[in-house]
Amino acid sequence: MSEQKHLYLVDGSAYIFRAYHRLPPLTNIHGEPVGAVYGYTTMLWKLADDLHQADGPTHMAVVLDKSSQSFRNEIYDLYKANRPEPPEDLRPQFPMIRDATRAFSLPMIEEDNVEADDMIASYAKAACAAGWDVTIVSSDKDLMQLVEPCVDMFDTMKNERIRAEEVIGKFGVGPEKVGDVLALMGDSVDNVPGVPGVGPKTATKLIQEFGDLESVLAAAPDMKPSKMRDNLIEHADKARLSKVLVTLKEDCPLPIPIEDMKLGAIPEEPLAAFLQHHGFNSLLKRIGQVANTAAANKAIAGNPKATSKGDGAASAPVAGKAALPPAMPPIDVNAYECVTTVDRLDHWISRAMETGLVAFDTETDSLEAVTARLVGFSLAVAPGEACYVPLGHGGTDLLAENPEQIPFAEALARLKLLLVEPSILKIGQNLKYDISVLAQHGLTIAPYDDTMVMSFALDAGDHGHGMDELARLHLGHECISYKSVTGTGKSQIGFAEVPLSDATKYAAEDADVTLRLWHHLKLRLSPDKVTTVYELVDRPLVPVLSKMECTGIKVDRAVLARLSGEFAAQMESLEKEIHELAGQPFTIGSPQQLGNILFEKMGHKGGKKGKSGQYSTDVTVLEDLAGQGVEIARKVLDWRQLAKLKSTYTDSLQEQINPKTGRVHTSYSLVGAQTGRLSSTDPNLQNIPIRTEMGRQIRDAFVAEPGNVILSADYSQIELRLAAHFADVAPLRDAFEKGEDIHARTAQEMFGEVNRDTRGRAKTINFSILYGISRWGLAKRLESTPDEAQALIDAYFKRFPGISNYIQETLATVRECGHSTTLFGRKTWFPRIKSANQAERQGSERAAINAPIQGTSADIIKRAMVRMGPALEAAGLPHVKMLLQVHDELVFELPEGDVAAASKVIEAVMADAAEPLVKLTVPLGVEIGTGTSWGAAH
DNA sequence: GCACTCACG
DNA sequence: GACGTACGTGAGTGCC
Repeated sequence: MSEQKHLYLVDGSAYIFRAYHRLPPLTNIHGEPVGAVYGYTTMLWKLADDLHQADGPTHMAVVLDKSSQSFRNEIYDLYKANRPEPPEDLRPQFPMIRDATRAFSLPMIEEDNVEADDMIASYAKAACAAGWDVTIVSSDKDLMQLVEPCVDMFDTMKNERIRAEEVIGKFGVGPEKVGDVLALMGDSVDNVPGVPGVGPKTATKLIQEFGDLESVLAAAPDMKPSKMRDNLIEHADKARLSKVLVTLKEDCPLPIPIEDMKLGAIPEEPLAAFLQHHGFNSLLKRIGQVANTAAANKAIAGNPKATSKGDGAASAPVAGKAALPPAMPPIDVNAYECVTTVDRLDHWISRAMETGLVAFDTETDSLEAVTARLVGFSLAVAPGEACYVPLGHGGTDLLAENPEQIPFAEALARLKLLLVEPSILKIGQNLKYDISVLAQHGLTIAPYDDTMVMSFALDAGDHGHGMDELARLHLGHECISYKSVTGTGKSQIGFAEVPLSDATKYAAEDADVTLRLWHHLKLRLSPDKVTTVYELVDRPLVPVLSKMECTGIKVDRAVLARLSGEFAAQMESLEKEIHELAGQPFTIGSPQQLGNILFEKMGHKGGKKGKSGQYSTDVTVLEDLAGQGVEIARKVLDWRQLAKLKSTYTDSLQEQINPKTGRVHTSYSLVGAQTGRLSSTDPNLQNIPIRTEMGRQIRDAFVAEPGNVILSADYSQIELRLAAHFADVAPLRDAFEKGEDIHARTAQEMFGEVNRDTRGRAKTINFSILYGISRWGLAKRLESTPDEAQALIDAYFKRFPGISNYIQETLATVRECGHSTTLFGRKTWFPRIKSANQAERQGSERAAINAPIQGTSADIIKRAMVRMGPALEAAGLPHVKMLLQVHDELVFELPEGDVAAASKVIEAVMADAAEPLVKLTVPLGVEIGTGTSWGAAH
């Protein structure tokens, strides 16, 4: 029996607005407004209940607007500009709509840069093309354009089907003309201009008479003179723009294939937990009575675990009690206190003593923590209960008396008590910054939690971890933007100049939001099984990184200045030669101009590329030309290398030397790389040149203080070792065990002999594996053909079947769970792993193959970094300073006399970093070098 | 603000 | 049958 498939697309965003206005202002048992959520929940219930009914859904998904911005704003910046802010008691219901959707275990579509209507259009088209029926659950007039024989709409509130007939009833024209009518009449709510004076009636009449918008506009001059005629002529462009705005995008990439939207029995959990949380008791009672909930199915099957055994103390989590964050009052920025007396500050600190929790945030006048001046701090002791303590507003002299502020030293003394108080948990969003700022005043923080780091442990790969984004996502709250407080551009003021009333709203909101986020995130750590990676890897790294950043690394300006001069001289002479070869002067740094010179003026071969229609002039293209003996190509390559080195390194690095410390202080991000790696910015010290001799010289500028040396310790081939472990490849493990050259061993295994050529090819193949190999990619790198590359891949997998198994198993798990996992339990989410778009999907697959390996490597070196300080301290080496981390390398500065002892400790900590959490089947090799500079230490 | 290019592991 | 093809980053430049 082949069932006609029927996809229901629920227009969630539109529904909640309607439900909000139609339903009474209900609140749940926590006093939160939930009217719209309740309406939405009952609607989903009703829809899901129609499974297997005639014309009921076999597949279902909810489509939501992700943000208020879409590509339409790029076309017309006033689009939806008139939209009033949603009412205060509706806003917190937006994230609950997501909770409700998840509670029903329904797929949820939310895409950036397009509106829900566009996704609905694209899905409707795709399902229709596959021969399915589609029902759009909405009554939005814009969506009526989509109605066709295989697509109808369903208005749940009026319980009414909308087919072509109903569309004609409403618009007087068929669905295919609805866009033209809408374009003429405009839409004041969405700020679609339309033609002034033309409303629904006139628009319909015109389209009925002339057929479509362009015909109406074309016919306008011949109409009898009237205001309408003039308007049609004058505002023709507005009408055309309106047509573009109301036309739905039907070719959006589909993040979830329609087949995956199959509607089955709704699992009892998490639905029951959701209903219970809100106290939707009448619905809760119906679980189990409804044919389509899993509970009912279980009851029929007689599930032995359905009833609790009574004492459950040591048993698995109890169904129906899935943790949900506590109810919180709506955010009210007018309720925050500006603390200007010691008495009031003491009050807040004593409140923190009572609750044992305080969210904390510092305000400064700079993003650079090492030099930032402390301007104030905010505290939140409970949701909605927050304050701001200004310290440095309205003046730059820290010691100056300011009657409106608590004296700096006095406030800091009290803050110190709070921050070190062991019974109070301090919660921050990106606490590394606050720790670094406060370190200037000798303050430390313990114990602590960091909501940004928690979010990363939970949701890496799924979304960003900035506070504004998390607040939007988890709290449905739009934070006051920093820019709205300080202004932008030329007129931007420092936070110290912000009036106290504005500063209080902004700063206290940050603390309040951070506390609320903590309640959401903390609960998820354990059920989501990321406690280990959060508690033992990422969280303890926060103060370690802060210390490294504050320490910085000494950079010898003279070395950089000399290199800058040399590079400039070489560039100048190259530039002359290049212009001569080209026969004209041009900007070598402009790929556009260079492309035109090379491929049009000089007539070299090399095709266009990319959407921009520009010639590609990247290194592969130029190398290719150089190989053919094109002199200018080689010179451009040399010029480019010099330009890069000079601008990115020798010039700008000099500017980054902190005048107070004479050192460069990078900033590490714990959440910068989805795999769990760190990233480094301002400046990026993880990409200092090393591969070419010219670039390498830059490392000579990174030096030790007199009497000290630089020590560099790096893991040798750590990712390949981990691959050998993951895939359990005996010959590779054996080679690592014996300390052999791994690429040579691979060559031996694959080709039966080791020489320069086979070792080189084996090395390329080894790395390809880590990145998710493709025959074309390998062919390109080996300069061979895809067929030959495929033969090598086959040979590799045949010789090392474990690798092939690892790849298949990893992909199967990621497809099933949505995320990859490292040996330490770090997750990376791959929301596009099932994308219907092939390139997108395959990209996710390659990343997913790589993530456990790259991520485990990151976990291991992070563990080493966390243990390094205490280990050195315990060995009586307090003067050894850890300065940099470059993914598989740690850089230290230490007294010359400590080298031997420190090397031992560093080697041991790094080599044993996985223990005892993880037992590897390969040893971790560590190589150590020392010298007066980073360059010399390699 | 985006595309391109290129520095690193 | 065409398409585009290695994983993860950050920064400087030209150009719209």
